[in-house]
Amino acid sequence: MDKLLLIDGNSIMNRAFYGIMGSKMLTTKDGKYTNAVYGFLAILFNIIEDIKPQYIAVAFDMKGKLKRKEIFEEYKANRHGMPEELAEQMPVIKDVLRAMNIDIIEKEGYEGDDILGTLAKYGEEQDLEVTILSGDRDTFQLASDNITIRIPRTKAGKTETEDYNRAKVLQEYGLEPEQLIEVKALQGDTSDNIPGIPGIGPKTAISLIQKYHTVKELYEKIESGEDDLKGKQKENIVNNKEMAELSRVLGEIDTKVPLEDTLENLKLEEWDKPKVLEIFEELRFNRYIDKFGLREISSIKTGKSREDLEIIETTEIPELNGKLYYYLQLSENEKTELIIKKEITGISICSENKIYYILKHEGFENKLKQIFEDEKIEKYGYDLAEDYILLKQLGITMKNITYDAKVAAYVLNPTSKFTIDVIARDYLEIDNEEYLQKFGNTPKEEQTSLFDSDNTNIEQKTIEKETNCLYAKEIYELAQVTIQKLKETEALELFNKIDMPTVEVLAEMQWNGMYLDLQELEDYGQKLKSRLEVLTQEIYDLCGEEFNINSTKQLGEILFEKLKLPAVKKTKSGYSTDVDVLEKLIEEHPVIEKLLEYRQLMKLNSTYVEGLKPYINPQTKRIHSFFHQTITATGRISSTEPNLQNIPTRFELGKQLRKVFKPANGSLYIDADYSQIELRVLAHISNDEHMVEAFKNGQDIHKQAASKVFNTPLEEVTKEQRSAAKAVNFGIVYGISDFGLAGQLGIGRKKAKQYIDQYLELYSGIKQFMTDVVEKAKETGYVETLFKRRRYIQELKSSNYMVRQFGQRAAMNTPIQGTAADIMKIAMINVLKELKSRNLKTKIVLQVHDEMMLEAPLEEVEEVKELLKDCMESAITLNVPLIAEVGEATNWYDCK
DNA sequence: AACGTCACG
DNA sequence: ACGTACGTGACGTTG
Repeated sequence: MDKLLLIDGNSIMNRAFYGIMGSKMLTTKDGKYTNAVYGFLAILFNIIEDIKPQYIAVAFDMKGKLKRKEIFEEYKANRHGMPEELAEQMPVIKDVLRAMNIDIIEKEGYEGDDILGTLAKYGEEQDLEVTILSGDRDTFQLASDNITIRIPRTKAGKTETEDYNRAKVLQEYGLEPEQLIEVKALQGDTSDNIPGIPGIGPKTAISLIQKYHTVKELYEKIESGEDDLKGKQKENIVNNKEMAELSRVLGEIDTKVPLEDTLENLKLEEWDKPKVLEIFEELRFNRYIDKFGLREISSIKTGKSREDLEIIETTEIPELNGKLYYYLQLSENEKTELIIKKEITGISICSENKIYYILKHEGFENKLKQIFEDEKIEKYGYDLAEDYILLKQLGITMKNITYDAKVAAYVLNPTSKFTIDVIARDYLEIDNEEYLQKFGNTPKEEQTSLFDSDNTNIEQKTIEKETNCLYAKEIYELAQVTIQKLKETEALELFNKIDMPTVEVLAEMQWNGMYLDLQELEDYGQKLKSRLEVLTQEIYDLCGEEFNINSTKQLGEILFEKLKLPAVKKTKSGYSTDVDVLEKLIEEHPVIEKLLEYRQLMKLNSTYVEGLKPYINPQTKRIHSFFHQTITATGRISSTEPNLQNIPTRFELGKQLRKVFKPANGSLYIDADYSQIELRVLAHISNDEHMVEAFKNGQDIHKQAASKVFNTPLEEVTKEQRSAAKAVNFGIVYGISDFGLAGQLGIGRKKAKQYIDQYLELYSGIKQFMTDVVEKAKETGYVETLFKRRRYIQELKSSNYMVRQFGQRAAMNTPIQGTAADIMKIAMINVLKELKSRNLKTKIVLQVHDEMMLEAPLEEVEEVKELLKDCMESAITLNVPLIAEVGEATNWYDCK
């Protein structure tokens, strides 16, 4: 028996769109979303393979007035259009389907369901076995012995499918498929705005139809008095007869849509392969290009496939002509004293269009030293901060760091990803995976030591060689392409003067590390642990049972079910038990304050005592965190393994931890932080007269804001007013919203809005800046810092209100946070430059966004303090003063 | 792997 | 009717 496959285009696109959302937001290179198209095709290929139909069609809803609307104006009135990110993919999937010669069927006035229904019945008449693929359970009414509805079903993250034919519907609902129309007539459908009968939900509707078979019969029985209904329910049913009848019409799928299509049209045909390929390439669906062997056409047509590299295996460094384009070959090494647990096992060098591959050999390190320490040779590579450390571990100090492909790609678009494969795809339009497939097909997961024969070993080595050489070649190519792009976006100076010099600063910081007194850390941890034991017992006693206090689920059950405390806030998966909630409950039960203390101590012990210990290098007794330069959307630095940028300071107990961070013997910490840098930046870029004036006069900026917002003379501003105004200032920097401010201050939303309006009224320059920046961002798609660092904000185009709002706040915040970050980078670069040129021994050890810490030998302290303050304050000249406050101490805690 | 929570600027 | 302040990273629990 031949088979007909019918697909509900809109419903499957919708599913695909939300299905592949968070995990990987696929986009083309100009930022268009492709996730729904990708997912739709995955589902399509799957079901074709499974069912092997001879005939196929995809139905779509069509814009324009629906027939159902003529009957009932309110039909689907509650639907808002699909999100823009999905809507823009609809024409794309249709193009793909056309190229595959799959029939697309749309009919004005009808919905996809009606088309599916009509074709399904038609197919059944033609003796076909029909499968309908839809995400919508409403289509179950179409099921019969020959018509099966297949719906996707997400189960534990995996998508499975379920088939509903007549038997299955009967089993599940105890009703014939057609009777589901009757059920819907009674129950209605909120998502389509079908009214139904008030007070009747799915359960009642099904049991009524099981008893009375149809709506018509139900009312006949009521009229003839043969029903056994009573009370409010009967009243509702009797009073809403018209509604039920209307709903029945609305809910029934029309199986008599006038369609011209014949079976012949629906026949599964050959694809227009070049066309499909063209679209897949545009969408970067390499997986599918591979899967259907479109590759050959691909290479011939586009010429984008890479020629085989000509690799020269040697032990000699080639002629470099002042520029080293290189990629290091690395292997894991678990030696505990290493700061990065890898070693260099070779190097690939691209020079004059040839690739040289040099494996480690006698005298290798000396050769590395010669080229990397040579000031006259410009270094071009990928992730030079890592290379810097790896070379340091061999006693080599890299000089003349000129170009880092990772950093270049970050400057071009900070919200992208920066593996070398992704960068090559984005800027060279080359698929590395495809190229490397030629040299062997052993994806890493499939390798097992059992099969580690000589053959696979040779293959492994070939792949390693080809990969490393490919990367060296691509670094050369990327340098040309990305530098050109940087010029085009006016960001080359930012790259050359700020971000590239920062590479060395951050690598130095990682190399230098922060010393910790392990004994003091242990003592501190011991105090926490013994107090935690007491608290744990007290909490068990107060709750009357033992449970896992760290489990929000268990804690929520104890607090809000067992102890019946009022639940103020919910999360996706249950009760919220965060600090805000607990603080509101503090009067309600004595266990709450114990919990708050427990939480605090638990955090300190697990993250900061136990968490830090493993990172202390046994050789240096220091922590050598990574400082990443290509993570944040705004240009800030981030720190990991461990994060040294979030060591406690707000509460005294946590702050004590800072005492264990100490400079080496005979040194002091010199620590400086910018005062109000973000507000100063805001004053500068908005050029608001009042704020500029306040900073110029050295006024207390929050106090001034309070005086304005509360219309109070400066001298009479109270502490409370000042702190409220401070929150408003913060809000301004974050991209103000009344809701957010209200939440922060614990006041009403109207009040918050009043504060904001008053503030923006008086600081009119800031108001102007906020509107301008958002407007310009909407127009151009990006915002930029004073130094032309760009962030693209796609969210502004979203059809989702919340997403759009977020985009606006990000547009307001990024120039402020980002400019401050740029300034800090400049300051750090200048500090390092000064330290070097004056031959000082002082080391830079930490940066925390607006704070910088140096470790200075006693004899250099005075000079370094001045140097640091100068470098920070003169990093750039704004139209307000830039102030850095400097402190010194024998541990981090005392640097206040 | 995702979520809730909490540490920082 | 909806439901959030901006930018990060780490830990413990749970599915």
